[in-house]
Amino acid sequence: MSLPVRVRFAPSPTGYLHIGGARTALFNWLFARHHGGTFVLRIEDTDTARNSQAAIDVILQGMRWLGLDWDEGPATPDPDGPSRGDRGPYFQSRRGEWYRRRIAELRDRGLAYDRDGAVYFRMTREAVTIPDMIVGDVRRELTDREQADPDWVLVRSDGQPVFHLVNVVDDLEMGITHVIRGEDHLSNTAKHIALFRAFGVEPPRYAHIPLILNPDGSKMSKRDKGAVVTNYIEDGYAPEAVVNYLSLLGWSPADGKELLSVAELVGRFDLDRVNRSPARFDEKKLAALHFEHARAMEPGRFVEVGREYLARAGVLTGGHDPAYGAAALMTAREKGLLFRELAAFVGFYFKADEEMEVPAEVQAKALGALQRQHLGVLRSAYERLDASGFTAAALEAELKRVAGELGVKAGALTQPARAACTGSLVGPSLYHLMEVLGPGRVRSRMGRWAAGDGVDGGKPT
RNA sequence: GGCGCGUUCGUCUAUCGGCUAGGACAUAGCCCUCUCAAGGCUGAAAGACGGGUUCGAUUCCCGUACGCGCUACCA
Repeated sequence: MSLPVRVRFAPSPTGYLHIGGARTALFNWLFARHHGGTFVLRIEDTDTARNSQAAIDVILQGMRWLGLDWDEGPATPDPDGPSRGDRGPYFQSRRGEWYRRRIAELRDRGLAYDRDGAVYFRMTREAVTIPDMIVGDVRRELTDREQADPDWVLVRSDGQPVFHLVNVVDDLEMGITHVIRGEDHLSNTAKHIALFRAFGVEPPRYAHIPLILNPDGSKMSKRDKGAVVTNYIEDGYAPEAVVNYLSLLGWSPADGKELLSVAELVGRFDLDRVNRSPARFDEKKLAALHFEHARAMEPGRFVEVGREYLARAGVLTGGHDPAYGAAALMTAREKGLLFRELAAFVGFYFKADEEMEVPAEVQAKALGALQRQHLGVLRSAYERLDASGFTAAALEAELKRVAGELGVKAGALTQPARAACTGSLVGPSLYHLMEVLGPGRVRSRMGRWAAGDGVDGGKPT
């Protein structure tokens, strides 16, 4: 590993970024970052009919969301747009000249020939040994078909070069030193090695990583749950959690630590600890890692991301003091929710008091006649707290004092209070939520339901 | 069919011949508790099968079974 490391991720723009592809990209990226190498993104936009700029953008967005920045590659989805790096073009559709030149080279040297309008490669007739950094030396014997005719198509009769050719030429021209890719390419690697040799160069080092399977062991396709990166963005997973989870599929750190930041992953990741067996996708474990990462998020970022997802869900926070919004969001940080679930959990903070709705089943459980009387007593007690005393600790102490006076358990007061303040029976810590809401909102919301406190009469509207 | 890769708790994994087989998620019970979570404690749970090699195999070799991949003028 004396040469500077150059690795690449070469997705085909199919309209989505597959989770397996994301994991391949991640392993390449981690390897590059760990070794101080270069990570190249190149787009294999061969199928012009299917590859729109929108499809390319899905990949770029997914990569950016995961934090997998590329040192060389396109800056925009436009194949003719700007890019970084001097080994481009980074779109296959703009590399036709490379392939033409290489095909001519092979033909001149008698290693390729025409048959039925296509160009064929004169493949070696012997078994090929594939040295793999993960699987070890793999000796690939010829299959029965290859025994009959080992040659294979380089350029189709319509003039399009096939994957094996473009892949090898691209890696060669771009100076790729390590090819880290899915194990589904292992068998094909014999062809690639033969091609590199035909061009008179040593092939790069190969590392075939095990595939990601569905929970039932079948191969993941784009229709399978959890297969598409865009879904994780929409569901509101923390990207660092997705990265952490994917890193653990087929790899594990020597110290056994599982909850790892991106920086920790970069420090620990290497190919020698990648295992050889396929892994099944487990959404529960991903979710567990998300909760850990969300909890560990720096508050400012948690609030920023939270706001974004609230906005997506139509919860408007703009009319409120930013500090209020931040405090509101922070009461949900410990709750282990996906960002998408935040809107339902903290939406009540941002509703006007008059717009608060309490569903019938919540009323039935928490706002019966007796409970509303209790609520009235509690509300009166809270009236007596001055504004600076409206803290979670004081609200809790006062509620418990009132409960003692009434001879009921705390729960007899907390649930009516929660229902009146939030319209729900589940939510953030009641005392903290009331502190954030503040005396005005708490009094008003409780007032709509409180009975017998002599203040508002307590008749709901 | 041929070629290749794989096989440790339900799942992800640790183990580089000595293991009472460890951890995490999930799961069961208990504790804590204002709801939901979280947290704490405890528990159940694994080496596909059969042969070798070895004083000793989860670890090495062979076979079988099963799973997956490749076998295209798809990528």
